[in-house]
Formats: sequence, C-alpha cells, structure tokens
Amino acid sequence: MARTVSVIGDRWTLLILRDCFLRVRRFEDFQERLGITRPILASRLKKLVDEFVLVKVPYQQRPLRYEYRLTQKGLDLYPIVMAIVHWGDVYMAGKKGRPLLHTHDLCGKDFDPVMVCSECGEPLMARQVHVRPGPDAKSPRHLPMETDLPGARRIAKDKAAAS
Amino acid sequence: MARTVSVIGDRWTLLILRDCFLRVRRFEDFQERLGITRPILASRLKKLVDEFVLVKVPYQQRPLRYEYRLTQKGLDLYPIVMAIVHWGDVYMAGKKGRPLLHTHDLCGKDFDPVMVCSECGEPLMARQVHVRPGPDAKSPRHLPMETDLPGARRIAKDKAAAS
DNA sequence: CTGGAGAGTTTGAATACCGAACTTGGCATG
DNA sequence: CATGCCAAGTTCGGTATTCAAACTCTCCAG
Repeated sequence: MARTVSVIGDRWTLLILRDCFLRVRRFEDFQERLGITRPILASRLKKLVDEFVLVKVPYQQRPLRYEYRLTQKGLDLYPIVMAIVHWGDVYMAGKKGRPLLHTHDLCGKDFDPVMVCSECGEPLMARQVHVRPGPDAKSPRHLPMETDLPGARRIAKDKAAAS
Repeated sequence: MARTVSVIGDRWTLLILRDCFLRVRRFEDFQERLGITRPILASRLKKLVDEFVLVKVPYQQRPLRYEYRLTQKGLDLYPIVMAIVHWGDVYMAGKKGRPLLHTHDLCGKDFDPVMVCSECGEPLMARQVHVRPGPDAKSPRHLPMETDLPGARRIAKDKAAAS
C-alpha cells in the first residue's frame, strides 16, 4: 500500500485521475477544471506517465501536441476512484444531493458501487475480514500480534505486577 | 470528491487508516509502524477526529491516555482502503507476492475485493459507466460536453475553417 | 529523586507548493 | 513582415508543509 500511495496519494493526483475517467485528456483542460497550478500539473502527469498509469498520445502534428490517456493499469484504478466518490456522496454531499449520477451500461440503471468478496459475493465489511501474512510478508515493526491487541499491553503489565 | 480528497488525500492519512483497519490504535504504535514524524501524526489524527472518521477514547485514567478508533464513517472507508491495497497487490507487488492475505469470515476463504454494480451485481468497468448531472450538479468549467470529447475542438475548428 | 512510559509540542532547516510571468512552435491576421 | 493566439509546458521568488531532533507534561515505579 505504501508503494501505491506514493503514486496516487496526494491532493491532486486523485482529482486528475477522476477527470481522466470523465474523459478529460488535455493539459489545459485539467488545469482549468481543477484549478491546479501548471507546474504541479506537469509534474503529476509526468509521474503518472512514468508509472504507466497514463500514456502520452499525439493528437496532432504541427504543432506536435499530446493528450493523456489511461492505460489498463490506469483503468484498473477505477474501483479506487469510485469508492472515494461514493464515500463522498454518502458523507460529504450537500443538502441538495450528489453532483453526479452514474449509469451502468449493462443494466441501464443508476447505481452505487459495492465492494464484494471475490469468493462468495457478499458485501465486504471491515469487521468480517482478518489478515494473515502472505508470501512476501515483511516482519515489520510490531505487526499486530495477539499481545499487541487493545489493552494487551496493560493486561500484560498487570499480570507482571500481580505475579 | 474534492471534499473527500481534502480529508484522506495525502501521503500519510491513507497509511494511518490502513493501520486503523489492522487494529492499530495508539499514537506510539502508529508512529513506530509508519515512521511518520510525530508532529505530522498528531496533526493528521486531529484532522481525522475533527472529521468524525476517528474518535478519541480513553483507555486508562491516570495518566489519562487516549486511543483512536474508527467511527462508522471511518469504517465505511474500508472499500477505499481495500481497493488501494488490491491495486497494489496486482501492480506493485514484488516478485515474491503480496505481503498480506485477507480472509473473509463469512465464507472462510482468502479473497480479493471486487467492485460491483449495486443494481445488477456485475463487476464494474470504467468503460461501461456513464455519468450524468445529479441533483447538486455544478455547472463547472467545461464539464465534458459532446463538443469537448476527443478531437472535437480540432474538428470544430476545421469545420469553421472549411466553411 | 531518578527513570521511564505515553502522548504530544516546539524549533530551525529542507522541501513542496503557489501565482505570475516567460518560452517554444506553429499558425492566422492585417 | 509584425503582431497576436493557442497549447503545453518551464522559470522564478515567496509562502506553506514537512522533516528530524529535542523538549514538555503527567503519572507511576523503584
């Protein structure tokens, strides 16, 4: 996650990506829609291109001009963007409602995005999920072991005191 | 989305939230696990509490000490965090695989998160979704109208030139 | 009364970001 | 030919964040 956040984890990059999904592609359009300063926009676009999230495609010769398009890697960010938009719709919307509705071509209806388990299809809830070390497990500073769970430190201390 | 990003859209906040979902709750633990500087951690936790994403709960009196817990609003960020983790697993994992596996209590299996349409249950793909203005639609600078689609500007110009 | 947790604050130097202006390449107009 | 315009950047000086390290404050323990 740290690696992912180093790519998308700043104020502007996520907004740029949302606009990409809204089919914005040109430097000037990003700049005007977002109110981002030009140097920052240039640096963010460059980073996204370096990470293969966007590609620069020429849309005219003479003068040679490029536009920015999502790669497959970039398109796969869609769940992240949708999850953020949906949380905003639920918790940050003004009185009047949400600014944008989403329509699903397959079923033709307005929808909300729902995150489900790939195995059983049930909606995911944080409290019904546990983690365990994977193949590339680090042995990081204090992964949550039993003795690190809530109050454990205190209990351990009390035990030590009681013994 | 801009409002949401102003809450969660920086390098550290998303990492803090991931740790919250891993049941990390204490200032010192966040600090040591993330390697974040103490002033930044304090300011980010304060912001999350101000936004009602976390609550400060005393876990001992004398000396009075607090821990940070996710509210319902915070728990609802789970899809965002999972979507980010999953994208990282797919595109950023090292050769050895992913660092952490997730197990779903309901079905007992290791899973990946999948984002589906709330109406038809099919997995969502960016290209099968269209947007339209909602109740609180802004009339922003250049919402993507037809004439703003790829190449449209050029075409319009060419037409003007041809006439 | 010295030491050590735990949860922060303070401080000065290094980075990042901002707004505004400038650059570059190629038309188009007068 | 000179001027102006467009799109996509780059440069520049000043402000705002972030950083690492040290300090504070409250309690308890020996």
